[in-house]
Amino acid sequence: MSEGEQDGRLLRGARSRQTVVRHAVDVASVDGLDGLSFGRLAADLGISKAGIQTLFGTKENLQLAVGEGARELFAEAVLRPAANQPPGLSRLTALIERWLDYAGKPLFPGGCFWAANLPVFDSKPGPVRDLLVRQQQAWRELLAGELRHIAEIDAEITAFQIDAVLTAANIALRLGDHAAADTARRTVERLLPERTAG
Amino acid sequence: MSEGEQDGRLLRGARSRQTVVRHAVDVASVDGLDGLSFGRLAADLGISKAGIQTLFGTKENLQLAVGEGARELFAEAVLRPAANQPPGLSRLTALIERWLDYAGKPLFPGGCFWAANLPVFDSKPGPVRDLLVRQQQAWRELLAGELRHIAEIDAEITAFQIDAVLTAANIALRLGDHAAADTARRTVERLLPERTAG
DNA sequence: AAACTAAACATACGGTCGTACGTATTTATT
DNA sequence: AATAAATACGTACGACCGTATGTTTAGTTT
Repeated sequence: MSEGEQDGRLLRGARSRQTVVRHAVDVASVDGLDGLSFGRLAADLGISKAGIQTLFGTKENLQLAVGEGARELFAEAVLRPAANQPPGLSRLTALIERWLDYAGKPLFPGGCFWAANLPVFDSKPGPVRDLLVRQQQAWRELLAGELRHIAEIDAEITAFQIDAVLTAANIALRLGDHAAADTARRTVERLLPERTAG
Repeated sequence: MSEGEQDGRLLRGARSRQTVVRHAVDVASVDGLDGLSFGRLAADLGISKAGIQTLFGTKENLQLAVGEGARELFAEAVLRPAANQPPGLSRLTALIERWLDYAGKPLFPGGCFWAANLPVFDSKPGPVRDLLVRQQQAWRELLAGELRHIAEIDAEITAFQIDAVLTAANIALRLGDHAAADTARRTVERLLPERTAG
């Protein structure tokens, strides 16, 4: 096989895996990574249960692949658009706005993927929990990194607080509180220094 | 039957129900209300699966009884001790301290019962979700009620913020961040007016 | 052309689940 | 003493679960 080409069998498998993962992320955002099952996914997608098992092997591997898929979708929807902004307050504001969009509009029908699954796995040691924790820490560290560009602020504590407010807003949105996004915005504004012109 | 007496059959059932619920609350704080099952509880307690089914009927009824049991334990551990304090900042501080104790020490081995279950049921309409939502709203309204005794504060927004921080601290504690309680305390202090003497 | 690999499927196994039904057993009512 | 009610248990049923095994098909390598 020459350098730039691909193995068609692996390509086919990767495509199938992606199809399954994309749907499984939606399922897991509502029913949790626990609620996933080979049979359910197979029925939803009209393929065989054994075929899905071939692609992922074990349920834990499926959960890990779904977590990874959610990570990529999250990065695409929240991180990448904000990366255009200059570091500091601008990028931070963009991250928060994109995050509220992400939680509100049903990119995932069950709301924030991490908020739905971390509380379930925080007491269950294993690679799935590790993946969720890594994602959570990376997100908070990203917030803290932007906050360090802003003077007069304790970056770690403020990052903790912003993350807490966003997570609470996600649940409030799930419960039908349409004003939750605005409440979160006003709450976050109080945590940051007065908005400077420009 | 005279007035003050009880039906011994109902008494016996109530005792059995309480035994099952007390253990089921622990299970549900770790594995969620979804993770409950008649068989699992029966094996844990050394009684028959059918006996538990007799006491609760359906799984949903079991979940509702467990939610109600958790509500009582929560009230006993957090609300009642704080009720001794005078309304306002004192009682609010007491509530927060008791809550942090409640989340840290394993009253429930899985941490805060509501934080573990609300994110799972927020997308599943039904009486279980309704119970969890009612508890959540009552807790936030309780915080807001105390905050209204404090001048210069938007009670609703601050209650939202305090609840958000406590919930985030609960998860951080579950993930091994032993400093989370202190972080939460410092965060909450910044939300309140300067501490006055006495 | 032959050997090999990955994907997809059909089938089967033991296990747990929620629920239903029949039957003692204990307690209360009549 | 006879009837009724609530608890407790044993058993059974269909459904789904995760996993294992063997087979067929598509694509690659030698």
